[in-house]
Amino acid sequence: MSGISGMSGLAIGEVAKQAEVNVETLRYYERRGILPIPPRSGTNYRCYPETAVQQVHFIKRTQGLGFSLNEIAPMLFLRNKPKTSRAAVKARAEAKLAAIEEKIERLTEMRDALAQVTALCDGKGSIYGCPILQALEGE
Amino acid sequence: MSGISGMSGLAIGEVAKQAEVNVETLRYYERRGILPIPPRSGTNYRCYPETAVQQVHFIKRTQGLGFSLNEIAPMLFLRNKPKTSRAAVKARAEAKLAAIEEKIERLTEMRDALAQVTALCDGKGSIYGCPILQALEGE
DNA sequence: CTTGACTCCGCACCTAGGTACAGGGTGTAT
DNA sequence: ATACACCCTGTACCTAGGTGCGGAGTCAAG
Repeated sequence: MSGISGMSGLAIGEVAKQAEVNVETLRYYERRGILPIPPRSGTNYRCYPETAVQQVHFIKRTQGLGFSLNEIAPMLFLRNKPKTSRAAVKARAEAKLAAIEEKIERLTEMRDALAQVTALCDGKGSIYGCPILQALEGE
Repeated sequence: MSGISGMSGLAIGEVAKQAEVNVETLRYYERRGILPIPPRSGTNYRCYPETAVQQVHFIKRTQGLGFSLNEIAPMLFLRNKPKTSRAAVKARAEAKLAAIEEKIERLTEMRDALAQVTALCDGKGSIYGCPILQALEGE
């Protein structure tokens, strides 16, 4: 059985399996306040509602879009506050989008600088006078 | 005075100031094997050669190109091995270049996915039925 | 009734790159 | 001679996102 004796709901292992995460990860999310605290059985087992699996999927997918757990926590919280507007959600998404674009830009700069340095060297000869190392050493 | 009593060379604070890093960072680099171990004065003070400042600059600049300290250590080591070829240096730089490009690509994918999700929402109305959240919840 | 799988809690550990003390010794200027 | 800045060591702490372990309790099947 996947349930918990004398109680409806999913055991932590079951949630972990369905959501494809480690059991420890679920407990970690709970500590971090990312997952709502589930009720407990008479023997103190966590008793998750079916929706928990969806929530973990939400977290993982949102993480996959570059959000940190600290950013995800308030988004989950938002979901349960009926007064929240869609504009608030959209604003967060757009802010993150901008952050990702900035990250891309910084990496692109890095790439260009590194490509420039790499192009200096024909790959022949000893390390003395290697133009790559000289470029890294110089001002 | 910036020197160390009765000995030539720079004190750690002087190196830190010139290289614009924290004193602790220099000791940390030493522990990590990133900086060569400097000789000590009679009173056990580290006595850096002038080149130390250049080396820290090298580290910082290389870090700025996306290399981790673990990647930088062997590059510094390489510099002192005359038999090393420029090809070896160039190969490392090119491998890193490829890694950076892959990172950019992954971020670009993330950006596109997030942009797509964000575009679903006109930012009007309550959070119920918010298309962004739905997209994150759904399969 | 025992065995094996599952759960609980708390704490330690991991990578990466440092930062911050505490408690001592040293160097120099006044 | 005394104050103040600097140096030493060792250890703990920080962010981020977890993983792993030990000892104890629980559950279901045989």
